[in-house]
Amino acid sequence: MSPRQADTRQRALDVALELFAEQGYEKTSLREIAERLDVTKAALYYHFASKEALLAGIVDRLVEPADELVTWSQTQPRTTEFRQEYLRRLAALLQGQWSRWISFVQQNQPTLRDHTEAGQKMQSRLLLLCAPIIEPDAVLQDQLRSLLGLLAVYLGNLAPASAMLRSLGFEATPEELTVAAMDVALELVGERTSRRS
Amino acid sequence: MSPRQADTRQRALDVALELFAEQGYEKTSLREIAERLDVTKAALYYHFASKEALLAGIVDRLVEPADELVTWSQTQPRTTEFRQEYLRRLAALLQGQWSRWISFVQQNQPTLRDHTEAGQKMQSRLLLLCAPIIEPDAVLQDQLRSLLGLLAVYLGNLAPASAMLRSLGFEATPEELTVAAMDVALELVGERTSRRS
DNA sequence: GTCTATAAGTAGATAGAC
DNA sequence: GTCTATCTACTTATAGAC
Repeated sequence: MSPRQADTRQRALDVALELFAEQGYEKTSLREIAERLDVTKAALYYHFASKEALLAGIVDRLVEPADELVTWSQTQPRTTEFRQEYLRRLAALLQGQWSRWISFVQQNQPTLRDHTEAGQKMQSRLLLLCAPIIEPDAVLQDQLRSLLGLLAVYLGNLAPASAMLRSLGFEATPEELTVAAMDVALELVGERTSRRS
Repeated sequence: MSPRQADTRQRALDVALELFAEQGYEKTSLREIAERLDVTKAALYYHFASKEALLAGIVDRLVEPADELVTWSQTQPRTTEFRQEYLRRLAALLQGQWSRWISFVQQNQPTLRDHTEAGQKMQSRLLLLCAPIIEPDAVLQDQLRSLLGLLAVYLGNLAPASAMLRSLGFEATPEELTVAAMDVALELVGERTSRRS
């Protein structure tokens, strides 16, 4: 492939991710993708054997950064400090490159469940991302608190989620929400004082 | 309509809800609905002007119980005790008739966003259901805690959610999860002791 | 109120020229 | 690697008989 022009396969993955995230897999036709690429449908079929192969290609690329975070987390001790650092890294990712990843997953949850190959790959990563902050030996309530802490980070750092929160009457800027959510999250994943002694 | 046989319109709404919740709006064809009803597509068009009208009919029925709960909540004082009772009622509904409602909404979120009429009706109800437990005068952190409490109830009382939790390594029965989730939820919507004095 | 028949359109996918 | 042209299999929706 020439250095000046990304090859069609890569561009197709970019365009398809954007369209799938925006309007969903089913509602996006190969014609539409081809038009944006300024090639024909048939040309697309040269690079991808099927529409499903396009989906699989996207999933493979999206799963990569998730695996990196999880790999890092496995080198760390499972302390409260680690869990808090983990949430901070997650927040940074959610604000950055992952906003697109989440849109894609949200928009295509039912679709992904059907295409078992791609769907299971995605789901396994979502579960792996939750696992590091859940203390296996903690009581069930504390495990749930940790998970809710993760959800708080999620709510505080994704544009659509914080838009929803504001329409619920949260009179705060997105930045204030992010700070407050991290505040609550860090508390939820922190050490427990003996609560029901 | 005869007393022995529910009229086709009602049966169609039942069948459509079931199929839409199970496999999604787009993936469900009018042919499929008609076949289950043992009538033809054309007969279906006698009762509903379009596929979209079928969707609108379903949404109207589903929104009803949500409005009842919200109406009740508006007669109540906004105390901690009220919020806790609200969560209990919500939990009861989630375990009962609403499991289907949630499936339908989850499965068709993107679809509902497109069909603005039906989608906005659904979304407004989801927001209204969150509103009663959010204290307008509380600090942002406490508002978030209340919202997370609601999410905890959600996680603890829906079959798919609790299945996910178990695959995350929560070694608990669905019943134990429900109890623990309510435990955490009640705490999150409860009064704050001055936490950072 | 339900039927048959069909219109009109779009989808994913393929064959074969260049 | 990309094209034109086409195939097959749907879809929603309508017209008009019974």
